Amino acid sequence: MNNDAMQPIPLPTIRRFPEYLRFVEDKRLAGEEWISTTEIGAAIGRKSVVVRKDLSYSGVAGHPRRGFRLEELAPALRRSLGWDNATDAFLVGVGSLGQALLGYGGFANYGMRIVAAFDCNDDITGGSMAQSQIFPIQKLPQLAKRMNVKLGIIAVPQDVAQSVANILVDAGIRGIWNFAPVQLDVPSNVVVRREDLSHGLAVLSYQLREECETIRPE
Amino acid sequence: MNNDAMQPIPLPTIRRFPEYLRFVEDKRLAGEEWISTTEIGAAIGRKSVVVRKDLSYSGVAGHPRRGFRLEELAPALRRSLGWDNATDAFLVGVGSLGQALLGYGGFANYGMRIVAAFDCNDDITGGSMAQSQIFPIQKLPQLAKRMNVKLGIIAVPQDVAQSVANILVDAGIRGIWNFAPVQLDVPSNVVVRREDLSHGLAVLSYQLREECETIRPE
DNA sequence: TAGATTGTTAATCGATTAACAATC
DNA sequence: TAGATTGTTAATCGATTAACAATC
Repeated sequence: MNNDAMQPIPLPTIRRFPEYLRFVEDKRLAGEEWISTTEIGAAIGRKSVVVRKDLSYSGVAGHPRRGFRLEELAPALRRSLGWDNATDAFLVGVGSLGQALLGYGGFANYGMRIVAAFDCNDDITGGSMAQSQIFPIQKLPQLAKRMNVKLGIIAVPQDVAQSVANILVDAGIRGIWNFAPVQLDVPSNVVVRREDLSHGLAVLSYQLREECETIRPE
Repeated sequence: MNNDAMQPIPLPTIRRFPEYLRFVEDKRLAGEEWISTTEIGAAIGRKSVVVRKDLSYSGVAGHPRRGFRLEELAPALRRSLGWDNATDAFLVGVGSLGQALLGYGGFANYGMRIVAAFDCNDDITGGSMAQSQIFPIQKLPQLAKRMNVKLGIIAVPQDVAQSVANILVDAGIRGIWNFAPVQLDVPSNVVVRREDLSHGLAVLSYQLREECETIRPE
């Protein structure tokens, strides 16, 4: 019944889960009780059969003719994502990107909470921003141990990203969300996820040009 | 020889192109002349055969025993991406995310230039930020036509994203880079690319939990 | 030459899609 | 019941990987 360590969920499915969750939560707040995969698909732009296949991994069963019970589906999606208990995270680098991440209030919905920020610039350490204190990077190891933090966010310039990663790993961090455009070198038991805007922009640029060219006849 | 409208390039390949380009540019600046796919793969964490297959789409031929000529490869990658001529773009929404995007200097490398920003908040319109003037959103249509801008970036809250998209489309914008977590409804000839941090965080959370669980024996 | 490298073809893998049976 | 919906199995599609020939 429960899917801990049962079958692994394909990553494309995992990527779609947050969209389902967002829609499902909206509907629940709107007071609905049931939702069909047809409706979910229409809302987020996917075929209903994809939604149905994906939801089967959540462990929740649907009801023919009615769909899925929202009260069941929302927590199941959250659990599958590991978002049922918010994970504490450290942010390293309080430049413009770091500030945007600190200012973004939505991470609570994504099972994450930034509990402290770090920087090497003395002008901003000691202060706080969006309810997070900013510490000098030297304090990271002791605070990571004391607060038992396992997730680190790297929002520093490219050239110091690897050294920040080393500090995080030494401090016992198990997962890194990396916003620097560098391939980090870490032990195999540390999970790294790299966020790279150039990927999305590449696809957009390519499709944009393609679109223009298919228009021109010849 | 040249690959305009020749065979379409697979999107996974397009997504990897910026990484190749970054590395290739570094090597070129370092004064190197040749680069092998083995070396590129090692640097960015891919198998050399993937790199080789991908580079074949760029239209550049390698040389057995030496690899690829950097002077040829860099411009070819740029061209394939449509990054050979910088595209002018409008940014809509100058909140914390919008400010981070304006402040980020790296888009020039990605073939894009933010030429103006728009917001509906009177307190910031009229001013400027990171060399971009901030205009009231009402000015967007006339400026889009005058400056012939075809790319729009949406960095506004969820609930106004669709209405901003409508404004952009009416103003003749052909591509939208959407940072709001909403499925935009636009005509089929407008290309939309949605950037959604929750996807990456979902994968990270899932892998992080999986990692912890595979450790535990039983 | 020997061997590192490119480039291509065939095999594999995994996700999406199509088709359809099961359910209330 | 009829029909909307779930859920599953088989077919398709496309990308990755493996194997190997070609080149200098």
